[in-house]
Amino acid sequence: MIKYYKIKDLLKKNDIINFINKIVGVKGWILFFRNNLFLEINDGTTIDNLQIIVNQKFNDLKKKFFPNLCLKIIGKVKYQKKNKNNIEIKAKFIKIYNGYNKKFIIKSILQNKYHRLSKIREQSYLRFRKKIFLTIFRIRHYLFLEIHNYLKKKDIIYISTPLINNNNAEGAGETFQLKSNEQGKDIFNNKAYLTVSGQLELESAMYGLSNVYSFGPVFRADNSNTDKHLCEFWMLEIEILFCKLKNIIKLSIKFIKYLLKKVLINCKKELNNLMIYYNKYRNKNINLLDRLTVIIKNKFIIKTYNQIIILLKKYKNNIINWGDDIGSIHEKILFNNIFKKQIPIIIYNYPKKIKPFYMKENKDKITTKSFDILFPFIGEIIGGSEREDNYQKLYNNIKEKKINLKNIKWYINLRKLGKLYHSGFGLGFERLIQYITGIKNIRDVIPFPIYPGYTK
RNA sequence: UCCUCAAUAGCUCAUUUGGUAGAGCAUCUGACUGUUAAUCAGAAGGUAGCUGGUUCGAAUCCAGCUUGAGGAGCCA
Repeated sequence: MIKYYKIKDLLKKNDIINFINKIVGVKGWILFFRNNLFLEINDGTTIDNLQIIVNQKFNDLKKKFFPNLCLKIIGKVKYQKKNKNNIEIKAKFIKIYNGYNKKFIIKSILQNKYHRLSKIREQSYLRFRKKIFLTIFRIRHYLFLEIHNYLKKKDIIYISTPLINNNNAEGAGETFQLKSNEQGKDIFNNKAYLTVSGQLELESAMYGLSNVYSFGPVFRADNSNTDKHLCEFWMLEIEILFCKLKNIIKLSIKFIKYLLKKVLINCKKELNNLMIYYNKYRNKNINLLDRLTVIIKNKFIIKTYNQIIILLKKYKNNIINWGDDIGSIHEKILFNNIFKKQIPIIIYNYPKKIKPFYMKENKDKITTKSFDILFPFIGEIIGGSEREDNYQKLYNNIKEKKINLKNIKWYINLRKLGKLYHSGFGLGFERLIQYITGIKNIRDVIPFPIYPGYTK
């Protein structure tokens, strides 16, 4: 009985000895066929390829070989010092999986050629076979698991918050409104939207469970056509009871450093592969390992909004006014001209008028206990705050911002449980992946990107 | 959504002011048992994004549309 192996398992350095001279089976698709002898195959379980030796016995079959043809191969494992994986398989039996359309494959993005990422996006349903996406989605998967791991260690409880709700008033961009069915009939007896954030619901869970998080897709109907925005993206949100601004900032720094450290240690092969890609095809030297190390090893820059405004005005007087939001031009100046360091900048105590209603105000009554973490090259990755715990102040904010009270009455009612100070933040998952992988467009770090006009 | 730029073979790109469309790789045919995106010889491949206009003549100039890239705004 032939045992079939995943390529990942066959290439495990420590296990090679156990495989030598054994007959094994593998299933995968062709990447290269060279010198009428060497077949390189992959099965998606690793970014490394396995080399198969195909001798004259298969001369008729070889004529059919082309990249992306799927094969079943049975053969003898041989030790080969010259090969970078140190093993190869001498084929004894080869079966082609039929039903393929060669013309379709070689005219698609699966053709063995360099394609721009924007070109690949035109046929994004095929891109999971491209090595670069094999790499990106492995890192994404790894990061996803590590987020849950870290929060489990910290005893923070996972809460799934609803994807459909009736509050569009959170102040986080435009919402998608739902029709209950094709006829436009409404079974909710109220307007329903795709959620822009799970935070409000998460806070109600926090009042019972103390430390909670939610991690899932959120939806924004903004018509923003940039490389840093999606209509559907993943957000991690954390709410911690009895936690002041200072401590939520500390937690977010620790969290980020933990994640990047884990990726640096455990995704080295993937990161190296990405660097080779940039070097070979883009003529760019992006050192992803340094990028991560710099964040892990350095203290983040931390300044108040007021301090940042003074620094910006000192750099160029009319570039910003107190009360303005910090835009991408300002971010670039901060990183390149003012601090001259590519390490994250934390800005806290933003003015009340540019932040949402739920953020707790400072004693000066014009700023809030809020913070953002800006990453070099990417911009805002985390936004958070201490939450307003005073019922009356929350009520006033809602009136001031002209938000419909009816649908979020339940939210301010939570404050009737007592003035319990608490804080939280949201992390843009895709943006973090962008920083780690160096991928320029956010549409290339999510498996199925949804953005304005994507249905075309 | 606004501003700027671009769209030529399956892919990456040439085509110097308007005058019959070019290369490398991929493909096809052949050669090749130690290659690492193998190499060598030959062949085929195009209504220049779409629609209209100017002109004897448009890939090239003009207008509109579509798509993409860069930047801005909104934000994560």
